[in-house]
Amino acid sequence: MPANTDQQAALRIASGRKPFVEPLRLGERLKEIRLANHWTLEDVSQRTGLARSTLSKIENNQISPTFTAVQKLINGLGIDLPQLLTPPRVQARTMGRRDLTRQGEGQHHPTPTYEHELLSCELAQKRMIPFKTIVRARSFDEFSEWVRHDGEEFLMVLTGEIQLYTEFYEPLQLAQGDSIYFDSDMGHALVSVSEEDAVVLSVCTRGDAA
Amino acid sequence: MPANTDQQAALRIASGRKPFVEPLRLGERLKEIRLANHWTLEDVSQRTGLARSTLSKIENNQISPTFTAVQKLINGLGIDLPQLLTPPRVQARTMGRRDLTRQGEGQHHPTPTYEHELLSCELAQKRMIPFKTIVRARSFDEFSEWVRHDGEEFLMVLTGEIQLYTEFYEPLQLAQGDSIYFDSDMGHALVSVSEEDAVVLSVCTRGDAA
DNA sequence: AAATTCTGTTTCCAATAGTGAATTCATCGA
DNA sequence: TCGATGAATTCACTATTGGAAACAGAATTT
Repeated sequence: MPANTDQQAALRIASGRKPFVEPLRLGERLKEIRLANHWTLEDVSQRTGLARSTLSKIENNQISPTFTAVQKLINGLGIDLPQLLTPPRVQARTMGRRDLTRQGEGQHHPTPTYEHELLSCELAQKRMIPFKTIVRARSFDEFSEWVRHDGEEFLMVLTGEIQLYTEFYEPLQLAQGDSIYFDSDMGHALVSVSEEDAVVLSVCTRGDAA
Repeated sequence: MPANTDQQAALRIASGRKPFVEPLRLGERLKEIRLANHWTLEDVSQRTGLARSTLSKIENNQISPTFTAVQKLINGLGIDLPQLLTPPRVQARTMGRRDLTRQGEGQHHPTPTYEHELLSCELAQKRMIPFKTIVRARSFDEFSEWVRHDGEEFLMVLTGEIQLYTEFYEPLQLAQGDSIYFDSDMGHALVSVSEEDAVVLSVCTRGDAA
């Protein structure tokens, strides 16, 4: 057995991949998706720009679509490629977890500048971290350094008005209902500028392995 | 058009996907991988069973490989498809991006049951998709099927009161300020139960390559 | 029931992907 | 400078895909 075959096998095993070419279930999968959405071949044709006939042939594994065709498919149907390759059903990630947090019932973490209330903290393995924050700080000086953490953050002002200081931009005034999305490894800090303490809702991405 | 198709479309738009077929950077990517492993076209040919000439043309974007060809490729090279599609390593971290959305200034996507307002849609590559939704539906019957999409979702009621139907649980009543986190591939649907249409803020994880 | 419409399949042909051989390109070494 | 040698590209040809139109079956309408 040639050396590179060994390596090939090693790589395959390492990547947890099946040793031979799959029978290309792509057709079945496409049909499944199509039917699940109550689409006709004509509908899909409209969306993707591929001819009805072509789609029929793909579904019946009579042709192997060109990669551009596959692209049109995933674009037009608004699905992701992994989704298209996912073995028909069965995959069943669907654990159907959920975690309810009633108003004010989160986990409170007071600090001099902020008062955080962690939401949905029953759930351990989640990809986002939502929390409500009462912004106590009234001046940027109250922060000894930038707040900074890996990932991205989304934030909406629920009540009051705040000033958002960021490392690379001019301060930004945000009123109730305004929202912002930013890379949270860029230094940032919030300050209330309204009469009362402002309240904001934040959601951070979890700093998992990229 | 079924309700869940709308949301699917909304998510597609939100995820910053370009509306047309990309110029297929697959060639560059393949070459990159090949060179990184010090493989010659002949080597890759051995491993994949594709002709040298074919590989050359793929690398130079002169042809769009058949899907079977792509399969041979990922099998022979022991790589994953997402890996092959990943844009050639550009995403340097800490870019300090940000995207402000003023109250009501998001991208509106009305549907019979929901009226979505996509927030922060200037930013293309982000890991979360935030949007505000006015819940029009008054009865569960208005949904032709479950709304369902990969990933996880966090949701907080901003105004009004809603009932959250989920595939595996009893319906749940959520008042202003209440929030919930759940696996969004579990079927779900929202219904207003207050006088006015309820408004909720949602954040979905991006269904990226698993 | 006949006609019409809608959906999926099949047929045929033009366009294009895949292949082996020939050609060009690049790097050595004498 | 001039072959060698190995690698990538191009060429000529075959096989396959993709699309328009014809076809067949089912569902609706008249």
